[in-house]
Amino acid sequence: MRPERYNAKEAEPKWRKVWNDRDLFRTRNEDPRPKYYVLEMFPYPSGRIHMGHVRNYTMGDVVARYKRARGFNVLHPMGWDAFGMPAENAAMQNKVHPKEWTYANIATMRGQLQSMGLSLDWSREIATCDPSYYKHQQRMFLDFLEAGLVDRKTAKVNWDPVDHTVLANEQVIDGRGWRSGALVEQRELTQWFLKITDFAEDLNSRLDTLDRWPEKVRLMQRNWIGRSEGLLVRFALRPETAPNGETELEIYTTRPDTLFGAKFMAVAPDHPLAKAAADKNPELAAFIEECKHLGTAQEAIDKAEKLGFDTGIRAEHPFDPSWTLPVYVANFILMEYGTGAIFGCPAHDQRDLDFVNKYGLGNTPVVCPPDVDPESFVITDTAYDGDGRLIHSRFLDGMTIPEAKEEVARRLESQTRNNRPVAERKVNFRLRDWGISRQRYWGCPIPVIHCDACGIVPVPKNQLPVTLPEDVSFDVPGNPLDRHPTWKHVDCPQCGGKGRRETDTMDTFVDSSWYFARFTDPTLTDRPTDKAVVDRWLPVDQYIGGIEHAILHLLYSRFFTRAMSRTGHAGLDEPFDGLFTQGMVVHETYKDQAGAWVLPSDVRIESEGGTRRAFDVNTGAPVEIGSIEKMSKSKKNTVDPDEIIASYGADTARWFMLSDSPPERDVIWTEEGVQGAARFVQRVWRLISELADRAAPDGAAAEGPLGQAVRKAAHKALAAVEEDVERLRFNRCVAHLYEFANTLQDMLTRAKAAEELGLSGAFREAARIFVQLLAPMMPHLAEECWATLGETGLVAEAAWPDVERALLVEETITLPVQVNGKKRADVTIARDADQASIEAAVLSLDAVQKAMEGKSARKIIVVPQRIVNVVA
RNA sequence: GCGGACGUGGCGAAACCGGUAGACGCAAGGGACUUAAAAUCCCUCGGGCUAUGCCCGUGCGGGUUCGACCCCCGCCGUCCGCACCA
Repeated sequence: MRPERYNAKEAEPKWRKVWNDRDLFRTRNEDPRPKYYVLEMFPYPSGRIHMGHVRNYTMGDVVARYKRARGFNVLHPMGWDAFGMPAENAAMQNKVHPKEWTYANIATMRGQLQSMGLSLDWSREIATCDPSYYKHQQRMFLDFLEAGLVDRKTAKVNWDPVDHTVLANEQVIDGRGWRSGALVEQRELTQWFLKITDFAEDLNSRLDTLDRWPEKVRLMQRNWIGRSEGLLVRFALRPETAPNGETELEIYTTRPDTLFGAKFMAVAPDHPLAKAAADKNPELAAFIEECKHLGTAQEAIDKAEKLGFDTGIRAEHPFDPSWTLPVYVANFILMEYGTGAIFGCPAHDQRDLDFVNKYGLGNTPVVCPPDVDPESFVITDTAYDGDGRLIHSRFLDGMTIPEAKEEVARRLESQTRNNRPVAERKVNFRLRDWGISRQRYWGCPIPVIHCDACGIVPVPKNQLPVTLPEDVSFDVPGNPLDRHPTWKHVDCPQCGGKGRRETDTMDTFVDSSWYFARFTDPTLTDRPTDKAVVDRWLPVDQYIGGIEHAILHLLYSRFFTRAMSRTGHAGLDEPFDGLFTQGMVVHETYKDQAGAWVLPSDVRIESEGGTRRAFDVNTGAPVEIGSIEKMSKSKKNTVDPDEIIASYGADTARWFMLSDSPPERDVIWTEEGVQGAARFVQRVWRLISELADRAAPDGAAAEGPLGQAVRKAAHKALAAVEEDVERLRFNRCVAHLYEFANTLQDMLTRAKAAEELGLSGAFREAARIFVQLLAPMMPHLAEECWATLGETGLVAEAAWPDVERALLVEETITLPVQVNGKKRADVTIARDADQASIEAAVLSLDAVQKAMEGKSARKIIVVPQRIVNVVA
């Protein structure tokens, strides 16, 4: 006997076991069908999954199941981004080893993901903290080192003087360490870098080819890379003003055309020239010290204020040695960008203008906007950075900006000083090399050894992996690897003398920069990847994840793929063909009378006549309903996926995550919404049960107008869902299925009323299509329905139905009729009616005649299959 | 400051390439069934009016067009990203 209600609690585990027993989602590399690689960003094993995961992984699963039904060999793997600071924090707080903590979390979260019914190939599961994974990462690091893609140089880090540890940017709050509260210092440390800047040009230009990426993400990457074309210019210094006999100052400019508007030079506080001048000038030294201070602690206050200090050094204008420019140290010049030095043209750069107005250096406009009189054009407090022609610029006068840039470059390139050209053209990037050194335990060890005699020696590849020691403690601050009694002491592989292991570990972004490649053949033991296999599976056809990874993760992965290709581990540049960034899951917030946040599960909502009031379920006290915000533990506006799945089932959770909002936008989690989804589950069950009871066996004729209508509805829904899944518009898929269910129900009612049982063949076909459309979104329910309909096999294995296009074409169509642009009537007419017969039909309508008020039609516009507009 | 996105009923939204604005869901109201409730089913649901019809309505003000949520110009507001990038 079939139960009245669908019981998700029983059905869901049952079907998961069937899928599992049949090994349905295991992907074989040798499968000859066309490949489709769908990947969701793998999670950090923080402890439990959250609703954001549910949304992300549901979307990916819909695509995976759909593509599988369409005959693709689908790769849909899952793994764990398992290294990182939270494990060390947990170790400090709870005295639990990071490894133990991480693997326990993985076990919990794997179980949670499995309860969602995701069609994942779990045989390919990887965890980045496993030596079987990071071994290969170390190997690639060494390959990159050999290929010249690794650099070692100094970089500034945030140093916590109390905890004796390096802090990540997010651990610095208002200039203080998040744990110790101590004022953070800037320290220079020698660090490992991956030379991403070697690929800057390519990473930038190839963005244009990523046409299945959101424009927004491409723009963010373009801004991050920050390509600019400019000129390096060496300014001669007046010998009598140079502190240590320096002869020139090299600057970078993108506006060489404004050279005749120059009023000053400026260098960064940490520029060598600034340091040299400061040695002889205590006041300047104090100013530089102040700048460093301002940079961190008081940034908010002094953000806008441009400060400078005249070094007394004088530079000569490259086109006029008698024209000297004062050299300032300025707080808004960055040593990291360009050469750390500029010439200031205040009339055409707002920062420079603010600066000269403060120090009384004046300005001369050299670019005059079109339609403005050059004689009367003056700049006071708004710089002009628009188009125009050159003025007050000697031989440049009258030129356009590009012409002037070219002229200046041409002249200075051919001018020489000390046998070197005074200027050279330079493409500059904001992008800097990727510093991967982290002074932490829970990360991938950098496989090098420091030897006093030999310097830096790579660990021989046959000795990999360099594994993390397990006997470490976190009761004192600092890096446990550094203070481990034995781990770091090794013999130098080269000379056999005493050596020390590198105690820095890699940035966890390295781990996630190639996991998508490892998934293609994760059991390989002797090398990271099989190039042929990687090249067959990559690029990922559809990558889905959060917008928060728009820049770093995606850019690093694009770089890493190039580096892997250069070292023979892959043969392509772009790892992700299609990218989709999904929105967040947000929820109302609740506060009790004392102002403390209250969990949604502790809140009962009562609504009466449109007003909603909230109460604490335990105390009955009123609770204030606050704004809708991103789910976060701190605001307690979270909903636990486990609880939702336990009370409603995974399908309901999945369905709700797909409905309502477009996937790229935020979705509001509401109790009412989930209940709506749960109601639909039961409605589907009743509808399919009834259809199963009444539908004739397969192949029965679909006769009569109602039967035809049922078939049309089914194929219309099929075509619509197909189109929208392809474009990841899941909310519309949901709407189509609701609509289809409504139509089927309505037609069933009509069939029952007319006792038209002869059309049951059409209903059977429609029911089957309905279940297949449902299957990617609510896979368990669909399986149960499939079995109920008496279908053999699993819907998860069934081939996607073909749309019968002929059914989508109506013989007659109803067109809206407008008179002077306002809708006045409808006309039903043969689909292929010609212009003349449409016009005649339209003009014969009473409503049209009335609206025309006795005037004659001047023009009748017929948009085929769309609309008719009569212009009277 | 720079760059970008968005603005449609009580709410989430839909509307194809410029062609019937509000599909679908939620909430709400009314009714049926029930001793009652839940569940289910049926109806209403942008606003207004002199209601079988007409007028207004997609943030605001203009424009182009036979026709504008959609294109153009100018505002207002919200959100996001980057932030002294020479």
